[in-house]
Amino acid sequence: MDVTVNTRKDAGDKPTRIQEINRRIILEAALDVFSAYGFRGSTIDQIAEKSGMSKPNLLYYFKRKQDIYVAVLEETLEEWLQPLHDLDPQGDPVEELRRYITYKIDMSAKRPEASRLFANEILHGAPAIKSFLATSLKVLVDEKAAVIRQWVSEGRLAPIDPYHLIFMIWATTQHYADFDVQVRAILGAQVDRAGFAEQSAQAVLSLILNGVKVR
Amino acid sequence: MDVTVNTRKDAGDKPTRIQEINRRIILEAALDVFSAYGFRGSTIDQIAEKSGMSKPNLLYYFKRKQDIYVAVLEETLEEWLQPLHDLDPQGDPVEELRRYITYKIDMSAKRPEASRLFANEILHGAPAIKSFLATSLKVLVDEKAAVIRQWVSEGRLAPIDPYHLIFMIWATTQHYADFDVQVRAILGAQVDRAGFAEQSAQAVLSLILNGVKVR
DNA sequence: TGAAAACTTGACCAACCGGTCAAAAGTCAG
DNA sequence: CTGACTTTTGACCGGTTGGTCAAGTTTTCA
Repeated sequence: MDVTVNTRKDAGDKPTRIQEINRRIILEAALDVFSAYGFRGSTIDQIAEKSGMSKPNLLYYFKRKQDIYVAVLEETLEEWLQPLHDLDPQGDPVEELRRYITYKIDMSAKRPEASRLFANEILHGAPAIKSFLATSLKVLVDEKAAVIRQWVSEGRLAPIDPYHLIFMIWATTQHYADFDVQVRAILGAQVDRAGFAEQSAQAVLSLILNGVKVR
Repeated sequence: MDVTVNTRKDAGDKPTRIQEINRRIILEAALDVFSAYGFRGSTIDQIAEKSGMSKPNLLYYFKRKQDIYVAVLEETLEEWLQPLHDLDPQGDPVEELRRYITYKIDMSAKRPEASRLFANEILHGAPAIKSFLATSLKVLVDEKAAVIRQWVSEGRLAPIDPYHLIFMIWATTQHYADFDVQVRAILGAQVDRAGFAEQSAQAVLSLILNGVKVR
């Protein structure tokens, strides 16, 4: 009748040094794999191989495939929403939006896997983060929508529905990460030329900001 | 030594009446299933059940899962690109763009499965339609980009890179189909209220058209 | 009407994949 | 050094799934 021999795969005690290292390795590999193939399309073996780790060993750190997936999502979500958090009600409206859009495009260029991971999750009905979307995300967006609405009512932005504006910013900024192959198919090698990201950013910025400035 | 007993699962002869009917049934079911779960996430059984057909029978019409998938993609692609085809160099620039955007939003609202099917395919590297993207799609987009560039050079549109403009239109119009759950999580029940599609269309239209008008 | 061709299906198979297990190897505190 | 605890792994298992097959049923058309 073993009393406290349960291995620590769950919360509670603080992780050992090895646990910390290996969890990090696994989550990084998992982000690559899940973002490329989706949840169903990815196998534990793929993640294990990319981690340089045997499958049973990987399952020693995360009991189930689902657990790895959720952990990666949670890890990345906070980072992903940071720029919206930073939208400052006290700042100049157009300048704040410029900063937000620039930041988002930057992230899409630097971490396209993160963008694709979410895109895939949401595309398939967000089974793992639906509740998060309806609570934390909604609260954050409501808050920032109120800020934008305030700006509009003060006449500092052209009259536009704040929610649709946010959706449009998300759509346009993430497009270059999520639909990368399509962009490449059409634009070819120039996508890899230095300055392409800046050029895209400029196009998105000028169009949205022009559409949003009072005239 | 049977000489010509090969069953017609491939091209060549014209399909029988039953073949025509059943292929259609299968492709419709397959669009629903593939768009909801992706290629890897969908099973032949699911498609068979939705078709009201046994699995071996379904495989009598399409030898392999891949074949169904490719057939659905090809079927839907043409329809999906029609509105861009219709962009008329002779028309009024702003009016043409308005028509194009409206048409795209309409399609996204009426056939979100088609939008999601493509989104998923491209998100995962477009393994089945990469060559199409690099040939037919590129030709079409190049052609329409030239039209837009012409409009810009004539001073009838604000100076904007035509490719990025097209990408932005795609991104914004398809966002409401592809990320439906996210939009719902944030906006709640109002998504189902009559007139929501029109409201979204209005927001997208006003922002893009404002950003594109000469001032 | 009859038989060839087209269509349909239950039973089956092999590969794949998520997950288990027991035992070996490594780590670390006292 | 040693023994308890943590980490690692090869072998294995059962369920799922893409796809086959041979035999039966229906349709077509001369």
